[in-house]
Parts: sequence; C-alpha cells; structure tokens
Amino acid sequence: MFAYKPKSLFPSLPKHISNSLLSHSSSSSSSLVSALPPRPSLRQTKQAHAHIIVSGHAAYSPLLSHLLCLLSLSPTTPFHYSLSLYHSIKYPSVFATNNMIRCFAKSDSPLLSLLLFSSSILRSCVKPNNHTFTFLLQACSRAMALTEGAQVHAVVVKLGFGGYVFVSNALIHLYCSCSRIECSKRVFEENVSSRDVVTWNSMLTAFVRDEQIGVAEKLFEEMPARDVISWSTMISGYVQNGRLEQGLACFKRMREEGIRMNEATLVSVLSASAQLGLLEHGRLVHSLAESLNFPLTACLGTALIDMYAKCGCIEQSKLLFKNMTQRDIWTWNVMICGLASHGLGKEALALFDRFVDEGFRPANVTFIGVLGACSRAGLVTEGRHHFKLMTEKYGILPEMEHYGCMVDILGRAGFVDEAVELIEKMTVSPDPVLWATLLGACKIHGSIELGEKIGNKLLELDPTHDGHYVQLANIYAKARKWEDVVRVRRLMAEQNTNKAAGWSLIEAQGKVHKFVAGDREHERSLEIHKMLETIGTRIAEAGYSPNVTSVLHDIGEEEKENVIKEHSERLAMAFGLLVTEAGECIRIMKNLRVCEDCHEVSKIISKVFEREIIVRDGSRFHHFKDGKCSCLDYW
DNA sequence: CTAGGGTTAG
Repeated sequence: MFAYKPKSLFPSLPKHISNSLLSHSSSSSSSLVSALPPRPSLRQTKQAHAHIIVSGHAAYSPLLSHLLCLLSLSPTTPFHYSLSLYHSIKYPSVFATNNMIRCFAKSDSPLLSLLLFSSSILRSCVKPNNHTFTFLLQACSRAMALTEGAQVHAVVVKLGFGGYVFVSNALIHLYCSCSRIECSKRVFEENVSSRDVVTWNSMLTAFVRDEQIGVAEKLFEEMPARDVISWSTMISGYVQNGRLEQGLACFKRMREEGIRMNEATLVSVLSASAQLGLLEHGRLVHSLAESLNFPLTACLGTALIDMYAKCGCIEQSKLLFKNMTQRDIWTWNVMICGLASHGLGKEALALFDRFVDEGFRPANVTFIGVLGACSRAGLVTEGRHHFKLMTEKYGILPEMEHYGCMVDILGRAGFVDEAVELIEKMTVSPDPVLWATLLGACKIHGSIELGEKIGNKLLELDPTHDGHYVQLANIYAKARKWEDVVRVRRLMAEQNTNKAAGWSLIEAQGKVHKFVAGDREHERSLEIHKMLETIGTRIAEAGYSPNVTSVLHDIGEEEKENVIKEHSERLAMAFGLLVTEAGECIRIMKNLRVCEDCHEVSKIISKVFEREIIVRDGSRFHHFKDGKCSCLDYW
C-alpha cells in the first residue's frame, strides 16, 4: 500500500492546460467564512470543574457528565484528565460513558474506547445507544482497526442500530479508512432509504481515496445535494490524484455556483496552483483568502508558503513564514524544502537548527528537505553529518529519497566510491533512479568503467527509459569510444523508448502558454521566432558560442544548433521577452532539467537583456541574473 | 443532554 514510487520534485503537467483557468469571475464578498462555534478551552473547563468542586456539587453527576462532554470536544485534552473526571462519577449514565468514549476516540489511543465499552457498558445494565456506536466506530476509523471495527459492526447489526444514519455513515467512513472500499459501498447500498449529505460525502471520499476518480465524478453528479465538503472532497480528490487542472476547473465551477468555500478548499486549490507553478492563480487565491477574512492558520499559511516557493517567489515565502503566528511541523518542513529547491542550502540548514531549537522533532520529510538542500548546494560535510544525525540521533530509517540525496551529494562531489559503499549497505534494494544518479556522477568524474557497468545494468532494469541510454552514450563520448556511442544509440532506437517530451510553461496576460521544442503552434509564433533571431544575434555579440554536446541525434552540427535553439524554454523565454515590460522578471516552469547550453544562454540573456529569469526545472530553481545563475552552475 | 464527512510537505 505504501510502495515507494520515485517522484520528481515537480509532477508532470497535464497535456492541456485550459487557458480559462486564470479567468475568474470576481465574486462579491457576501460569501463570508463560516464562523466556528465558540468552544471552551481546556483551562476554562478546568476552572469550571474547580468551581463545581469548591461549591460542593462534585457529586452531582449530570453536571460532571456535561463537563466531560465539553472535554470530549477538544482533541488536545489529555485523556487522563477526562478519565479521572469520569471515575469521579459514581453511577455513570450512558451519556457520561459516551462522552468518555469520545474522549478516548479523539486521543492518541482511540482503541481504549473499546475497553471502556466492554468493561462499562457490556458488563452493566447501561444500554448503549446510537451515539455510543458513532463514537466507537470513529475510534476504530482513527486507529484504522478493521478487525475491531468489524466486530463493532456486528454488535451494531445485532442490537439493531444499523438503520441510524449517523451509525451507517460512521461504518462507511470506517471501511474507507481501512481501505475496504467494497465494504463502504455495501453499507452505502444497504442504506438507500436513510442517506443524507454526509452519507454521500463519505462514499465520495471512499472513491477518491481509492483513486476511482471517474466513479467519484459520477457520484458527485448524482448526489441529491452538495455542500462545501462535497466540493472540497472533489477538488482535493482531483489534486491528490494529479489531476491538477481539473481540480482548478472544479473550484471555478464551485464559485460560479455560488458555494461558499472554506479553508480546506483553499488549501487544495493552493496546492494545485503550486504544483502547476501558476503564480498569478496562486496570488488570486491568496487575495481571495484575505478578502474573505480567512484567518492565517498554520495550515493555510503553510499552503501559501508552499505555493509561493513552488512558483519561484521564495522571498514571499520567507516573509509569510516570518509573519505567521501559528506554525506547525508542516510549516517548517515546507519552508525548509522550499529553501532547498531554490538552492539556498545554508539558509535551509540554519532553519533546520532553529526548528530543532524550538523543540520540534524532525520527521523523515524534514530530512529530505535538509539533504536536498545539501545536494543542491554541494554541501558534502553537512550532508554526511545530517544523514548521520537522522539515523543515529533521531532513529529515522532512511528511505529511497534520502539515499538518493546522499548518492547525489557524494557522487557529484567526486566521492563515487563512498556513494557505492552507501548503496551496498542499504537494507532495501536500490531504485533505478539511484543508479541513474550515480551514473550522472560517473559521467561528471569520468569514471568510465563503473559508469559502463551501471549504465548496462540500468538498460536491463529499465529498458524503455531513454535517459539511461543518453547518459551511457555521453559517458562513452567522454571516453571517446565512438563505436560504443553508436551502439548505444542504435540500441535506443531499436528499443522504442519512451522519450519524455519536454515542455516549458509561462504565465502571461492572464493565460498559461505552453511550449514544446520546435513549437510553431503558438498564435504569435512568427514574432517568437523573430525574437529568437534577435536573441541569437545579441548573445553572439556577447561572446556566446553554442555547446551541442547535450544533443544526442545523428545530425550535423548546424542542425544540432537549430535543435537547441528551439528548446522549449528558449521559446518561452523569447515569448516572455516579447510580452513583458522591460525589466520585468520572467518566470518559466519546465518538466525536464535544463540542458547545459540553455543554462548558459539563459545566463547571457539575463545580462544582455537586463532581465531576471527564474526557471523551475524538474529538480530545482535557477535564478538567472546579471549573467549568473543562483545554482552557481552546480546542478 | 451527546454525533458524522473534506485540508498542506518529499
């Protein structure tokens, strides 16, 4: 269920991004945020408890039961306190017991509620009611305890509580939490007559979690009524399943239908904007949140930080982080990963230290950020140190991604043997991506023999991945073994590999423009190609000569130059220069990594056109400014 | 006298 899937830093973009995504009808501010019901704090409840004791009412159980009810509302209440209160009730009613069960259900040990149920209700004359089962099933869901949950289900049926809509909804939710979608569906179908919007939403969630988006869509359309949670579920369902533009389209439709959004909606939409790199869209959602007076919670703030970081505005992320009043572990992790993706290694490490100083315990994701920061900034000593810290001090078992970072850190810095050693010590079998990383290092450092070995191994493991062939051929080219270069190329041609199509994307004038290499489809294609000519002339004047080693085709040198001249990011850059004001920053998102030549050209363009150019490629950000790149050519 | 469903990071 939790199989490792190699994941690039940024997901691939769906084929067709609707250009209408960015156009939004401005809604009136009448759809305000729904206010949360006031809830007493633990401190206030304790004060009330003290009053009850002091005023001599401590033996009056209804009062204590109500107090317990208040405690059960807050998920942060330690259950020891609630339990002592519960024990002070001489003859607990089902009401009191239900509330104690709920306290357990919300605690870190939800299954204790089952113990209470069997010891207190089953063994006494107190009869359970529908509330009892709702809380018990909630506890089983939270614990993902299928066996226990099924047993409770049996009791529900036996005692005839299956017809209560709260109970059957809890059952649907339970089976969904335990990944038994078929069981959820069965309960759903058995309760045709007693369904409410929660029933439908729970079923919707089940399909979404099971990645049955088509079925979820159908259910969503069939629902007799949809509330904000139905919409949020659908939107987050799209986003979690990588259907980002559909998620945004659904959000748009939701707004058109006048449904008032809530924080969960915004967070999912921000995630989609972030993954797509749609800064303007993200900004729009941000201003929407502000105009609707959403409080800047840790969750919303984190989503915003992530959006700005992934859209290239790391300064904006830092500012938000600084100004936030509530931060949780997600906030820190997102900020650390954001700094890492921008190559700000030292800052990421400093933030990590602050994070630890403030008493947080780093999680494995934290270390992916930290090690990623080291790898992108070439911090070898720090990388080794933090890897050790992670495993030895925090006892975190390294995942494939951690190894990936380490192999990259060591390999690129020339410690190829140490990287091999690390791989050999791994407890899980290394992923092809890991070998590919090492292969890259071999190419840089001219380790021909090892590279040859790894390359051939990779061709076996992953014969349809064209990148491996390219890398191996590059290694042979570096060793001037031309026959081998030809052989590998021929092999690649025979294997019918999946060549990942490169694309670049730029947002301009309220639209998303996507380019592929050699693109002539754009409505302003003529002007763009004219601009490419201008760029060519001006960078040549600045002393540029093309580097075509990264082009692997059997074509002549002159043709190669033409190919790289029309790499998708060049087209996007030309278009950007065409449509933006002088001095304005140009932001480009692309799926693959930048080639060396395009990287060089971007640097020169930034200088001769006096533009800051920010490129997000498959693994990191490049900030080109005044002839230099923030990656310091280490990428 | 009590209740349920949706949210973010690699």
